[in-house]
Amino acid sequence: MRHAADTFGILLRERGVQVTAQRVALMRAVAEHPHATADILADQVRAVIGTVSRQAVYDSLGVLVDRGLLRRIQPAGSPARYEGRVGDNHHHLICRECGATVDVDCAVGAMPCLIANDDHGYEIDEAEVVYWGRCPACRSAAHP
Amino acid sequence: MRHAADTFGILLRERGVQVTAQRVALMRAVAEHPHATADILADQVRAVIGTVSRQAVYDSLGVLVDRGLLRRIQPAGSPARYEGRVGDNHHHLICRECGATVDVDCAVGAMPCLIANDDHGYEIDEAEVVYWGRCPACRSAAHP
DNA sequence: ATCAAATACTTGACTGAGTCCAGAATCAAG
DNA sequence: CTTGATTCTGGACTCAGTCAAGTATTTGAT
Repeated sequence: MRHAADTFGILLRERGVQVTAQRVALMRAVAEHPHATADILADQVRAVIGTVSRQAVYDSLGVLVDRGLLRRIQPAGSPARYEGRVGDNHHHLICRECGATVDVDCAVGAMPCLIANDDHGYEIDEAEVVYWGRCPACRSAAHP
Repeated sequence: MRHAADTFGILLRERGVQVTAQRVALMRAVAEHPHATADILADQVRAVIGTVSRQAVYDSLGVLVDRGLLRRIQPAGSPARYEGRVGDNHHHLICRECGATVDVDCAVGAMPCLIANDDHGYEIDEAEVVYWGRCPACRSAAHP
């Protein structure tokens, strides 16, 4: 997967983010494990480049999110999760039991995809939608 | 406010929740401070009945949420907040800068008020919507 | 009204997720 | 290859919340 690694390097440079082994490995880890937590990603990165501090992982995730290369989602009752699919304002469908998360396309796509019927004077820039339910696995496990 | 206190007692009993001074005080605190955090509520309760352990606050909030007397909301980057308005699946509008939270009526009203266009086999029971933006105060503070 | 059983509360230690800090290492331009 | 900026490391720390064991309160049956 040499090619993919290069691609990430270019992506980073484009956004003015310094290119380091950790960051490239992180980008790759996110691409391979969408909706993973910082811990899981740290493990993935360690599997590839040996050792990374937790701090470096948080720092890099922070930078990458800031520069719009990653998106952070923070569902209730779960640590933050990260995904590489940015810029299309899609939503998420999360299993109440096991936390399994899948993407759901937004019919609108553009950034506040829903209009509040009373904005209370706020300047709204995003409508975040989370669908809660039970995934197929948990449903069948529930009534055997 | 003797009357309100009685009302809360009756409410609790109706839902099969044991009536204690702490719980009544908690219900009242939530009614008076919608969208408050557990800490703020604990302080409110202490101001009324002297002393409460943090644990009691968390326990009671948990029970009250379970029995449908309160609703817990967990916005990204903030501790959990509680409100007494339950059963109508309204949404929230939160200030990115100061966290100020206001209720927004759900345009549709019914419980999963938005239908995902692909449910991935999930059994969806709720569509949670959070509008993110800047409140009037933070807007005017930003460009003086 | 009383008493036992069920339920709730207190205290204090503990966990998980994330942040802060200061010094060491690494990077990208000149 | 040097330099100044950026990033990484390790360790201490914070914040929000949970666990566990013992004590107190509420409740429902007498």
